[in-house]
Amino acid sequence: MLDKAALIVESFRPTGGPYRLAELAQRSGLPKPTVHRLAAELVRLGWLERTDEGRYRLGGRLFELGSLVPRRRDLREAALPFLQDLFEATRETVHLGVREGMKVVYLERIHGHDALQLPSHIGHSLPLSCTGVGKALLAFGGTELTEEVLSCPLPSLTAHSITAPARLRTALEKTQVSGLAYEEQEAVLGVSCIAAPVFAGGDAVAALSVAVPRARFRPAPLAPAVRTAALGLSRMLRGGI
Amino acid sequence: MLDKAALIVESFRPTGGPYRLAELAQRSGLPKPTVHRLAAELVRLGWLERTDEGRYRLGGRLFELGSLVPRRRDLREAALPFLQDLFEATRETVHLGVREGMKVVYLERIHGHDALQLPSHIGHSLPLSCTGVGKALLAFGGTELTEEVLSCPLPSLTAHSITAPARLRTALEKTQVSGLAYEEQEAVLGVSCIAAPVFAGGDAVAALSVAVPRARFRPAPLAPAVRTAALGLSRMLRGGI
DNA sequence: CGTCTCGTTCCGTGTCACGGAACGAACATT
DNA sequence: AATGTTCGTTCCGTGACACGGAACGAGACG
Repeated sequence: MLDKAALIVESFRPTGGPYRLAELAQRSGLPKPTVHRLAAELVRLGWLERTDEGRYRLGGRLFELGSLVPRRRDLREAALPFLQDLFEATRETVHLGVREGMKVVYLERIHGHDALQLPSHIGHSLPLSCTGVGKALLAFGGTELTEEVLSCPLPSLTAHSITAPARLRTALEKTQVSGLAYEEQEAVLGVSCIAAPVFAGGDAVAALSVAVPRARFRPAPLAPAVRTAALGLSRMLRGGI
Repeated sequence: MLDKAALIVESFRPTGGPYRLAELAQRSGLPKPTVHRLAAELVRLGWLERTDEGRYRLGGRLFELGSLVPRRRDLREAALPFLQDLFEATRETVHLGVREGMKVVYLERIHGHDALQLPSHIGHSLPLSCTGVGKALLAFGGTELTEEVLSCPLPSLTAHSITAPARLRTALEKTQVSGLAYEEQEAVLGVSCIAAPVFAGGDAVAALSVAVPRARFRPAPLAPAVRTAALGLSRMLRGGI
């Protein structure tokens, strides 16, 4: 029964709803009466909500619980000042992400009034190989991780996404030397990205990135900014001041 | 069974863990074998995680789902640029909060390197009457809400929290005139706060605030900044540019 | 060595989750 | 107006499985 409830809640990905009952039944693959009963329970618990028109969406209780998740909250809290610095220095959209399996999950995204239309929402996950943050995590995540990623077919989000293992391997080697990962229209058309890894004792635990419209993407001024922010956060996580 | 699972997950508030099995059993009020079985299920679903020492904490899946909650995500997304403006103008800790029943829930908090030690974490809830954001929501949340709050004993977080209904009523009236809510050491000692409501068609749907160490709290320059940000967000929510 | 408390496993009992079937309402089609 | 669809909801007999007291082995402590 927990599994069924989880199936229903998970079927709200990646939009969060709202969905109608029949829609939920189809997305979750459960019979309609079952969804009806469980959804009512979940609403009672505050994990789902009903809109005025009777549709279901994820509930506020879930937001509150999700905000408490220690591994996420602590890292975000520590990183926020550095993300602020990076944003103020670049005036562009900045990201904080961590690795979760073969994906990158975004913990924070900061932007100004000219927000880019990006797939990198907080809590969303994207393939490691298609994003700046992902490549930074991949380059400093150990060789066995690299080999595992390269052993599977590389997913692609746009026509520019890297799908040739050799090309990805070369890019990762460059990143390992420079400490910076680049991404050009591989996640979304028209947007380029530069990223740097965050260390906490040997392995990369997170990465920062700056996403910029391709038209005005100039790596030279961005590189020191993102590197500085990432190093500052690394030092903070190591317990420094 | 869903209720029991929810009881377990909710028993992680407000810290997020980690807790040992016996600790969880005590906090949730459930028998130890029941917690053991359900917690294992929840771990399998990714809603809980086990630390190296075998303790339980809230899991990453919960963070991802919580980030999708539409009512929270959309408002946060719309507000973020204005929060940025407010932070850059004041260089102090800024908040975005909404009302949830008789409490205020914080959706976002932005700060620099000199972060204040505040109880206003994202996803946390505090009494309406003890916070700047809460008072702003209360003053513009309709008379029936005000009366309902005033009809209960007013909670207090510090010795400065307002507990006299008459004092709160006066403060709310002043807020209704000025469009600004003040709070002085009512949530945490040594911190003052100024807040402004965000409107989206008549009623206040959210509020912004700036929290400042009492020693350097100067309302004069903060007031126009927080008012400007709140009005800008209101206009944006009304569909403006 | 005795005595805690811990996390974990077992298993008989009884409950309540399950979902096919049926229903009325709302809407679309003819 | 009549018919057909699809919706959300309710009912209820069946059987799977959630339940938790009891017991167990492992450490920690004195």
